[in-house]
Amino acid sequence: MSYTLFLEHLRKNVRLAPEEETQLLSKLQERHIAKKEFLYKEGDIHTGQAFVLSGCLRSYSVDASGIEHILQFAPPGWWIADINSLKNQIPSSLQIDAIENSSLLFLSRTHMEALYASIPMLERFFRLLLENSLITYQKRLLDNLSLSARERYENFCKLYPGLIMELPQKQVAAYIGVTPEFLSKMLNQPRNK
Amino acid sequence: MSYTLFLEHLRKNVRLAPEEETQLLSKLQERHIAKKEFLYKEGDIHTGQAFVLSGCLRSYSVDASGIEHILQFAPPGWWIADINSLKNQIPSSLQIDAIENSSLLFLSRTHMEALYASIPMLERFFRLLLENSLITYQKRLLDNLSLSARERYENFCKLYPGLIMELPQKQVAAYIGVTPEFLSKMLNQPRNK
DNA sequence: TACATCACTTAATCTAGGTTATTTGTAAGC
DNA sequence: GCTTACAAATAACCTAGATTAAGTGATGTA
Repeated sequence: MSYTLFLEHLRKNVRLAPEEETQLLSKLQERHIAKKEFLYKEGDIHTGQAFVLSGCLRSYSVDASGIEHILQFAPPGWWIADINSLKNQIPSSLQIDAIENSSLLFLSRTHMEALYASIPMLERFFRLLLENSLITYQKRLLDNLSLSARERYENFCKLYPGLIMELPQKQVAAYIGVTPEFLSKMLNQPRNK
Repeated sequence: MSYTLFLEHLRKNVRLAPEEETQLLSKLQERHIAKKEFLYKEGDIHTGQAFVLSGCLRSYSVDASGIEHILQFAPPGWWIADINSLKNQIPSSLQIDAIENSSLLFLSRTHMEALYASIPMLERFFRLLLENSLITYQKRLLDNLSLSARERYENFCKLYPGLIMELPQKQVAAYIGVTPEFLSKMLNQPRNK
C-alpha cells in the first residue's frame, strides 16, 4: 500500500535526510484490521502505536456501569495508542478497535526507541505531535466543563467534519458525553437556546 | 534563590553535560509574583513558560456566564503556560495567576528555540513532560465523562494531596467542575453511594 | 467601633440530561 | 421470504447538580 499519507504527515512537521526517511519507513509494519476487530483490549500492555492509512479506529474506556466513553477517533492521518500503557508498560485501561475496515502502519516500542537514538529529529517530530494533542485535550476538557451538550455537539461537527456523516449517532454520543437517547432527543427538537 | 528543585526535575528526566546544564540555567529568569497577581491574562500572547519554585499558580478560563474553570494548578516543581498561545502565537483564552505569593523560573520562547537547537536532548526532555501531561489530561477527561462529582473530588485529593489542605473550597470546585454550593453540600452530607 | 470582604453554609426551587422501556426502521445473513 | 441484530426515535419518569438568595463567621482595615 502507499506510504504517501505518512510521508506527507512526516514532512509537514520535520525534515529528515532521505536515508533517515528510508530507515524510519523500514520499521513501519503494515496491518489490516477489520471492522469491530480489536487492536488492543483493556488489560493489554501496548507494544506500539498505529498510524491510520484508511478506515477509522477509536479508543475508549468502559466504566463501572458498562457505558463506553470514547477518548479518540483516529481517521486517516492520525496516530492512536494508549500512551500511558505504552510509555509505562502497564495494563491499558482503554480498548482500541476499528469502526470500519482499516489499514494502518504499526510502529513498535522497541523500534521506536532505536529510532529515537539514531534519528534525534524524531524527538522533535513526536514532541510537536504531543503538543498538538495536548492542546486538543485541554480544549476538550474545558469544553466539557463549560459548554452544553448541544454546543459540544456543534464543536464535534467542526472538529471531525467528515466523520459526522458516516458515524452512528451513538458513537458521537459516547464522545461528547451524553446518552444516545438524549442526543436523539436533542437533535429532533431544533429549538435553540 | 536555589535552582536545586529545577535541577532535580531536569535530571530525573534527562542527563545533560555540565556545560549544557549551565547554558540552560543561564536562560532561566527568576521572577516573583504576588498572590492574585497575573502572569498572563486572556488575550495575551504568551512569550514563555514558567517553572514554579515556590507558591502556587493556576491557569483557568472564564466562560460566557463568567464562571471560572481551572485547567491546572501548578505547585512547586510544575510548569505552567498556555501551550496553544505559546506555540501558535495566538491570543490566549486562559488566565494565569498566583493563588499564593510565588517564585518561578521563566523560560522565554526565543531562548527555548535557541536551546532546542544547541541542546538536542532538550527535545527529549520536553517530549517526556508532554507525554506525562497528556496522560494526565486524558485521564481527567475520562474521569469527567464517567465519574460522579464525589468520585472526582476523591481523585483530586489523591492527585494534589498537599494542595487540598490549603486551597479554598471554591478553587477545588472550579477544578472538578461543580459549583461551590454543591461541593459544600456534598462534603457536609457524608452518606455515601 | 464600624463596615467591607471573603469563604463557606443552608435551603428552596429548577432543569439538563439520565433511565427504562417500548416501538420502528433497516440491513445482513441464511 | 424470514429472522436476527442493531440504529434510531419516542415517551414517561427520575436525579445530580445548577441557580438563586439569604445568612454566618472570620479577617481586614479605616
